[in-house]
Amino acid sequence: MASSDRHHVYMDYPAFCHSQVVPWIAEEHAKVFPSPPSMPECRSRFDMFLAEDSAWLVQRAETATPPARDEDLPHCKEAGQCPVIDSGGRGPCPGTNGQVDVEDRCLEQVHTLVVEEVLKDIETACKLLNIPPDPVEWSSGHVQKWLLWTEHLYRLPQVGRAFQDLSGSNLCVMSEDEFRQRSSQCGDVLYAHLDIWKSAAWMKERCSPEAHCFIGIFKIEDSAHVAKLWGIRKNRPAMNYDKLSRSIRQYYKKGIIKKPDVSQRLVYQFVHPV
DNA sequence: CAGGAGGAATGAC
DNA sequence: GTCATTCCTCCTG
Repeated sequence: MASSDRHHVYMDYPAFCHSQVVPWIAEEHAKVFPSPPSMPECRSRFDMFLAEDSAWLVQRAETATPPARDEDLPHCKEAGQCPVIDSGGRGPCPGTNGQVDVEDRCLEQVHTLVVEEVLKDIETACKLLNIPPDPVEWSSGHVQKWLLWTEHLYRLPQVGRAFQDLSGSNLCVMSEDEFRQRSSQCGDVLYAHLDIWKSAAWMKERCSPEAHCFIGIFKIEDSAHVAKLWGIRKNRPAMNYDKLSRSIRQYYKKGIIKKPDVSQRLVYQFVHPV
């Protein structure tokens, strides 16, 4: 397989796998992951990890050059000890000492990876809508544009009036419950999508080219939840973990994802890009 | 029973 | 033609 082909993932991503290059790819991507699947190509890889509340765990098993906050990450001493980032803080991570602050930092790192997948989509949306990429900078008009765009893209009911007169900064401090109170139909979904935008903005600020050659072992903490999120992202309500895992396995022969040397349930590993 | 592996059909692009 | 999804069977722990 040609190396160029090898890093192109087509799992939709408009997400995980944007357009054709996915999961996850673009200029920003190139800044972070300069080599394929660097952003455009890399993007696909992380598309799957669109767990807006991080139902999975992701570990940076190794980095060519540690990122700025790498010292905050727990490292696996062996393949079977992946730090687990649980969604909603439902329990300590296996393989860690369970310290909450460490988990929180893990969560941040997961978000960083997750967001890579959608950076290009966000860029495209920003250009089309003429809005800033960082939701905090949005005016109430920008918020309405974003709502219309998201509703259209994901076929959600129109709820713009429920968020009338809210600026981006107002939106960003709202909890998921507050989103639900304003829209019982799709408040949770909008909250999840806004979270992705916020994470993308965060990432743009903090990511550096040193993230280059990263590979990662990740563990899916809540397979049903991850599948649900993936289904939301792909607009596939019938998505389940069986289907999601089949998609993941399609990447085996492409040399993009593999099972770690010490195989464990729900644990996968990105193949180190050549 | 849940997860892993992979074949085959299907539809979108 | 490629890719992701869907459905399926079989295997494993």
